[in-house]
Amino acid sequence: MRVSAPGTKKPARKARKRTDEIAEAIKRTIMEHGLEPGDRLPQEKDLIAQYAASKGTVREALKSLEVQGLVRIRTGPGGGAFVERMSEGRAMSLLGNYLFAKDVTIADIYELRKALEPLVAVSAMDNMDESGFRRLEDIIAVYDHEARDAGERWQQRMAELDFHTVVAEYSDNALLSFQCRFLQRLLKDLAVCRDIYLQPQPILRQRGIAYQRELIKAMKAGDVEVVRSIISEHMIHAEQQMLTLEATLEHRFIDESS
Amino acid sequence: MRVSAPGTKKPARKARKRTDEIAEAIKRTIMEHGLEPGDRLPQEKDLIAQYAASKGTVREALKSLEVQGLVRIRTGPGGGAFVERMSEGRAMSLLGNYLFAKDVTIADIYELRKALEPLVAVSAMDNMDESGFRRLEDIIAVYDHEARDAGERWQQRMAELDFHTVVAEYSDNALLSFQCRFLQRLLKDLAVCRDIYLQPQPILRQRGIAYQRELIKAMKAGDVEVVRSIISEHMIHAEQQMLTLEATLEHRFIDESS
DNA sequence: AGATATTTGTTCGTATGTATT
DNA sequence: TAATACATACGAACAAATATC
Repeated sequence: MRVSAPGTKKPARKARKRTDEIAEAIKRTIMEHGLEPGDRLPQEKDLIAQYAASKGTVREALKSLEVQGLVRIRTGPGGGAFVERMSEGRAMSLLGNYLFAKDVTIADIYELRKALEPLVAVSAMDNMDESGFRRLEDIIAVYDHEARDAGERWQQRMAELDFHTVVAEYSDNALLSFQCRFLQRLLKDLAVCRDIYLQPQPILRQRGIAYQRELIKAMKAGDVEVVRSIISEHMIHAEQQMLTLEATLEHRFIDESS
Repeated sequence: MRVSAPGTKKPARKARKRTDEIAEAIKRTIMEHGLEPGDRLPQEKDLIAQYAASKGTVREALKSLEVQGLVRIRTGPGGGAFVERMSEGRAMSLLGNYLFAKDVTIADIYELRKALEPLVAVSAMDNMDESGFRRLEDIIAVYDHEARDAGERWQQRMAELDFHTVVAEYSDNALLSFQCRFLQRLLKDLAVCRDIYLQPQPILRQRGIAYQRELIKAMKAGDVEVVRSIISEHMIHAEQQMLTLEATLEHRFIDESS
């Protein structure tokens, strides 16, 4: 089952600019011919001939498709435009652009995480294998001990998020998995979170590690309900921590500025 | 609180192509100067001078930013590149491009909807006003009666999704609201869903309408738990319907082809 | 490894289209 | 309506990258 071709709107809206017309046209041919990643598009000079446009115009059209993650352009003999799948990184980056101005709060993110992380963990359970569990253990090892400096402390916070990223990777619900990993990335990128993570305050690592070890055990045992409840509790706990530290930060800021 | 500037990666990665360098540079100036939508960027000729690049190169850079939803370009006197916020439509379209090849199933979508729609309804409750409720009633009116033909049946299915879109609009959790509306859009765009919606089979409208009227009543009463449980049940019911009809479709397909 | 051919990437000059006044 | 200021489009020449021999 596939999402409908993004260019398949019924009333083919007027793209007054030649560049956009050509970009749409190329996109349509990709969709209609069901071209797969790696498949080759006509070369620049052929597109110029085909659409009776100038080099610059065609290049702008290709640039548009490139940014949309639909094609990739290579130089050299045998080069040209090739159909490409948008990378997850680009998808998250573009979505980040959209959310940039939207004032997303920590509470907003955790409202979603509390709902979704239990789901993704459960859906990942069935697909977890030995190497998956090993990856999780390796990540736990990063924050298995007290951090010596701010740099290591930050690394540990990142690793704690990576733990959940790995779990999400094993879900076969692409939508759910993407969403969870995006939320994790948001936590890494949010300016306020950075400040929180850098605070010297100990974040009760032990408790987090305990949750995660229990989680691994429950996943291995295939105990759905336990997995769900562990993650739920873990998320509630993590949110409280973040919000508390955030409040502390604001307090300090007020104290200092007064 | 803001999502970190998307271009704020620490190791400013090498953008070997001049076009990409310039696009990154412009993006950085937008972010660093905290430019707001409507603010003006240097004109083409100034950018050409500033980056010592040709017209074509600068234009490709601007095209890239335009596709990313960061700028908008206007011709004519006083024209040029202006800072812009990515529209929700573009964000969804780009995300759709990413998901295009990912084999998203109806079950995947409803796994998320079952978790998120109750949340978004509850978070929308506080912000609902008279005009909001009126919008909901107007939508219900669209499928208040038996459809006369396939076209109207289709309109009704779309309106049923619109109902939830309006609810989501009233949530102040931008992340949650966007996610719910995206899932609704996905249901509108999925090829399989289109087939399902077009089936002459009655979809038990009455039951759906009953849910939604109860929901409005509960929202007006401010009864969080009731709102939550109504939506939960409604989602479970809707999913079952969709999956049943999907199975029916596949069955018919098998019958016909045998 | 180096030379070469192929294809994209960049530049410049010019002409056309479009919105403002 | 006309003049102006800007983006949009064209075409030819040259530079850079890269696969092939």
